[in-house]
Parts: sequence; structure tokens; C-alpha cells
Amino acid sequence: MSNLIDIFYERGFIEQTTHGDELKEYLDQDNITCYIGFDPTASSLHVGSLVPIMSLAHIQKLGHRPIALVGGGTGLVGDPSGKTETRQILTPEVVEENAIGIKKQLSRFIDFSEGKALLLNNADWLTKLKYIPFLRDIGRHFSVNRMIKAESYKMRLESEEGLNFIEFNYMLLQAYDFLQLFKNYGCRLQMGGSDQWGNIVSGIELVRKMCHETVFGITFPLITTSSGAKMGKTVKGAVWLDSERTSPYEYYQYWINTDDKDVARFMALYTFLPIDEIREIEKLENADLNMAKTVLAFEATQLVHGREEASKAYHAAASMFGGCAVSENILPSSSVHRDMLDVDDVSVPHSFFVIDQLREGIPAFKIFHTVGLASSGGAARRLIEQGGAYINAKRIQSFEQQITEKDLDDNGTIVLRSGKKRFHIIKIKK
RNA sequence: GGUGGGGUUCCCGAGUGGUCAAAGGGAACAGACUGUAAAUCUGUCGGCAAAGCCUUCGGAGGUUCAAAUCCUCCCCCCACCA
Repeated sequence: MSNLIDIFYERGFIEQTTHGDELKEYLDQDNITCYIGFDPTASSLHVGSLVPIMSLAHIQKLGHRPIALVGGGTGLVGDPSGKTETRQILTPEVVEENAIGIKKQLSRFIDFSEGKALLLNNADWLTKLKYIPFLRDIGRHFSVNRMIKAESYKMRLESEEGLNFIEFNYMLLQAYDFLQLFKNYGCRLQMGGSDQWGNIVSGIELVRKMCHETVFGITFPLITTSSGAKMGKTVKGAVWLDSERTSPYEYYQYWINTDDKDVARFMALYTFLPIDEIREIEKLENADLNMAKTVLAFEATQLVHGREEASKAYHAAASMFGGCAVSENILPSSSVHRDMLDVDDVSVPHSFFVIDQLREGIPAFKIFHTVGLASSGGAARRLIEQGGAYINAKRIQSFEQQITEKDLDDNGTIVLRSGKKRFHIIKIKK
């Protein structure tokens, strides 16, 4: 069995580690405990958090114990690391609510039953701290001279906005978390994004100073697309793991639209497919890569939303864009559908109209705005003028063209399309 | 607290009385080429059933035929000094 660290390296999870060989030796042991902190800034995680989540899942697969630490306490302070602006400070109620949402999503990836993994909240210990004892016991181990040199504070110290005192304390709190988890759960490894390096190292040092023990740290690279954008950021905002915020269809589409150059890299990071099979798809060229993208989208959607939703999104995509079955010899371990089944378009964005509305007729530009394919009537007019609006696959010629019941197709629906990719189906309310 | 510099449309940023729905860049959207990819070229990019009208330049008032631009008060940010 490969060492955890080997798996991480070959799948692209490692930016930096502490201790080199010593860490590798530690990871050869059974039943290690490892933690990652998650910010409770929203009630849902998004694609940007997938790397940490996947890393914990890998760890659990090897029989170790992951701890997901919800930052209920640190969320009250706000991590300035790598941030250009002061974080909005959350109320305890909001943090609590968000923590619940986050656990639900983590449970898709990590088995929390029977203590196989733990979900902890640092509010449990941080909010009980007393200022003077904390300063005397913990604060004394931190050198301000060193802290202000930390990369994580640098950006803010040099910025116009500056760094305020509450944020300056953040590093101590995260270091204290590691100390607590080490003492109470025997946790010797903390992982996190590359912006967490300073916080992780300060925890390692705190444990060494107070307990004279060695603990370890690993950071993940900041994953960007080949065009340089952060993962999971789109115009409409983040790509969320919560189906209420980002539908499985949209989620699937996000992955389908992966840049050619990113397919293999993302597959290694965001699916559990064997690395050997992923290396094979690097050889694919041109349109064949689209099959690999289908697998990536399907697997990624399945992990977050389950097989049923992934299948729906798959079939919806096939019905709208025209499908192309994934060949048997591409990524054989994937459970993606290998043949085209009956088309099922339920997950394509849709809305219901009353038949009377269509009897009267609705001008084309109006309907595009109403269903959300255009942000305003003016935008819809422009869209139509530029030839980017389609009804049942036919280009709309005039923005005043009336959409009526005559436009209903054999299935009793109207398919609207904006540009090449954005679909909306109109159905009749019975 | 003092002095100085600022707040412009999604973001950056020009504009210092009419020619301003506001330069330029980025992002985004559409078209062409394609493979639901990238790159490139072209066009669009406040709202409105629209050759017109309406609302925007931190906020509230005022001057003027006319204000993003001038005046008054207020709010916020930054730098230096204390």
C-alpha cells in the first residue's frame, strides 16, 4: 500500500510539508489523526473547499481518523491570512447554523459514524478562554517580531487597510486549536490551504514549546484553472456544494466546462479514480477529451449529490447538447453511464407557464427576461439582435416575435436557449 | 484631535459647468471559427413594450437655463502629524 504522502504527491495535493522524512515515517503508522479547519462563513461549502475535503476522505480510506474542525470560535475573529480586506465578523448564531450545513455536506465524503471521523467546533474551547491566563500561558510563546514577518500578515501590513488587533490574534487561536487537538485527541497532523502555512507552523511550534512533542503540517496548493481563475468562482458567484444554491445540473456543467489542460489534474484531485487510469487520459486529444470531461463531471457530481442526481444531470446534458457515449476503455473504473439511455430533462432549468399566458402570446424579449436567460429586457433585446437567442433550436429573428402555444413542441414544452450553453425549458402548468 | 488626499456605472480608473448614460482597461455576454475546450477576430455592455422617456457619479440640501463637475452641511476611507 502506498504511503499517504505518496498518494498526495501523485494526485497533486501537496504544496509544502514540514519535517520531510520524519513526516513520511509518521504517516506510515496506523491510525493517525489529522485535522483540517473549515470556516463557517457560509452555510455551504463550495468547490474551493473540495481539496481539503478530498484529502480527509483519502486519509479515512487508508484507515486513519480525520477531524473536521469547524471554526465556530475562530469565525468570531476572522482569519486575515492572504485576505486583502477585513473579514466580516459573524455572530455566534450564524456560525452555529453554518456549522450544521457544513457537517451535512462533509458527511457525503467522510464517514462520521462510530468515531471513524470527528467533527469538532473550536468554539467549544475558544469561547471559554480567559484573557489574562491565555496571554500568560499561550501569548508568551509568540514573538511579535516574528509574527509581523509572517507571509500571511504581510499583505495586510503593507495594504492601505492595515491589520487590526483582533485579526492579529487569529494566529494564536489557530495555534491553540492544534494544541488542544494534540492534547485531547492525539492529533499530530494539520493540513490546510497554502495560505494557512503560517498558522499551521505556529501551532507546531506551540506544541513543541509547551509539550516538547513533534507535530506536522501539510499545505495544499491553491488550485486555479489554467486561465488563472480560482476554482469554483463564476460570474454568478461561487459554485456551491449545496443543491439549493447550485443545482446538480449547474454543478455538472461547471465540471463539463473544464479547460482541456485541467482535465487530468482535476480528475486526480476531485475524484477517486485510479491514478494510472487518469494518466492514460492525458494522452487523449481533441474531441476525445470531452469523454473524459463527461467522466469528470459525472464523478464529481456523484460525490457531492449522489448517483441519482448525477445521472439526471448527465442525461439532461445529453438531451440538450447531444450526447456522446463514453467509450469503455476510458477510465474503466468510473461508474459513468456508458450508453445513452432515455432522455430525461428534469434537471435542466425550467419554469411553468399557464396555457392562457401563451394563448395571448408573449414577446420573445419579454420571455427571455422572465425566465432569467437575460438580466433585463434590454439585455434580452440585445441578445436577440445579436442572434444569440433561440427557440426550439431556431434563431429568433425579432425581439417582438410572439411566443405562443403554437411553439410548444411534441412534448408540450418550449426550449429556450441563450448563446450556446444556457438552456431554459418552459412547461405548461396543468 | 490637526493637516492633506480621496469616495465615479460589476471591478480598476479618466472626467473639474453644457458636446456625459460618462474615456480607457479588465470581467462578462453574443456572433464567427470549434469539441459545451483554449486562442483569435467582430459586436454589445444603466432601466423601460424603447428613434423617445426615466434613473445613476458617497448622502442631504443649494446656485444655475444647465451639475459627476460650483457652494453648504453630513457620512465613510487613506496618508502624515499628535
